[in-house]
Amino acid sequence: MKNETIHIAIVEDDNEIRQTLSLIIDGSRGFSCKYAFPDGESAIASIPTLPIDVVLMDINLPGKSGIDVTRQLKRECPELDFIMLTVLSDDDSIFESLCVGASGYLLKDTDPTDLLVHIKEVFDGGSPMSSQIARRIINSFRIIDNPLSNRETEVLKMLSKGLNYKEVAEDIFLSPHTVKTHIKNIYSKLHVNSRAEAIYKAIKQKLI
Amino acid sequence: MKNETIHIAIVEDDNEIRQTLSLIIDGSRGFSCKYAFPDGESAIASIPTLPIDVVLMDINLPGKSGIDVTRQLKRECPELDFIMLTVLSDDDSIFESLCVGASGYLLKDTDPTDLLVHIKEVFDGGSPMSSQIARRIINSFRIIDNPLSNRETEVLKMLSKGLNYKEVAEDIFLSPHTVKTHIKNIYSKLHVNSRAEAIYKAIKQKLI
DNA sequence: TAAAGAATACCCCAAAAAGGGTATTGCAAG
DNA sequence: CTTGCAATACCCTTTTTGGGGTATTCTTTA
Repeated sequence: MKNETIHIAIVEDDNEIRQTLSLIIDGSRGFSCKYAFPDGESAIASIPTLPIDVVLMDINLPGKSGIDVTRQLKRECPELDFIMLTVLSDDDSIFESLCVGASGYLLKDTDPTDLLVHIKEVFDGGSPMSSQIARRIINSFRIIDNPLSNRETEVLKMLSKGLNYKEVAEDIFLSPHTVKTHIKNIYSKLHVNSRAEAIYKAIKQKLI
Repeated sequence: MKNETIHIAIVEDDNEIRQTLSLIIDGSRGFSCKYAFPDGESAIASIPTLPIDVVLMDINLPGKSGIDVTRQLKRECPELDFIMLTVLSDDDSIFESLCVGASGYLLKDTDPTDLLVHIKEVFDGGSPMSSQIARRIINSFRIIDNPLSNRETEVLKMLSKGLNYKEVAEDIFLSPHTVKTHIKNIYSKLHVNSRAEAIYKAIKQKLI
């Protein structure tokens, strides 16, 4: 738990929201908000040079979207935390935002106390999110179905590490012929006809 | 928001915790808990046949771990929701649990009211979790670094679909020689020396 | 403006993969 | 108790890959 003042920048096109947020944050003990941008372009130009910790980013910016801006800025400033601002809690783009590097999101009508709590959570290394969004995210981790036998999965994993027939065979004490047979069966089960495609499909389907 | 009674099963080896939880839940309006198991084996044998919605699963079971039990049961009953029980909020295995199909987790000392709230959240399609765990999960989505040029990425994606030199070359109107050069450069940048390994690494690093 | 990287193209050759077979053993589910 | 699948093993042939080079053109950036 860090105790320094948290320095915040806001990127939000709506003048009223931007100024209100800015005032609320800057007026709170332990929080400072000296920078606010009405569009992505100006944010991209300035933020990399500013001494800030957290950026509040509107998702629906005019022109370059908040997601694109975040992607770009996160590349330049990996240490910087981004919290997305949105009006809709089930907005599809929240999911995308998290993928491009945002650390959390807040609804624009979040009450000021919660707002500050969430900013602090992000600053302290957390990622506040609703349980609905959390579920959507963890669902993307799940395995769908596995047609491969244990041996086949084992072999495929080794192939993905770059081993060839002979090396796999040596590692699991089999004849290279057997390894080849397994691979042929893997191809047939996954409906592919090359190593490359087999590995691609297997990873996408979380088989390996 | 569903309004039916939520039917719950518990898998927990500690007799006292199991009975206490069971009593608390079963005694609450809208919640029913008629089944409790002291180990994974009995849970695996019975749960698929029971009319339940949510399973509370201890992570640290004797013998087969709660994670393994969850993996296996989730395969058989994909509709069933699993909530992991743990003593430590930053337990490494929480992350793993979510990957094998758990929908959330609870600390064993969670107070009864919160316990029921969290179960209901899961039942309603959410995944309550601390912002720390959430951060670890979303971090696994991020791109670390991309050494590949646009052309190289394009070629690698095509390789992952199973295309060979010639096919890639035809698709993007290049000489097969050029495609080969690109592939050689991809290998050198990713420090691999086969297609299989290149695709594996690229996917793991979210380059394709 | 020089240097670096991206994109393009070609050569040779040895090693590996892929596709086509066949066949035995053992176990598990019907 | 037999049918099916997993796991094991081998043969032959053609196609593809990967490693080693070299070279030109065009941006982009230091």
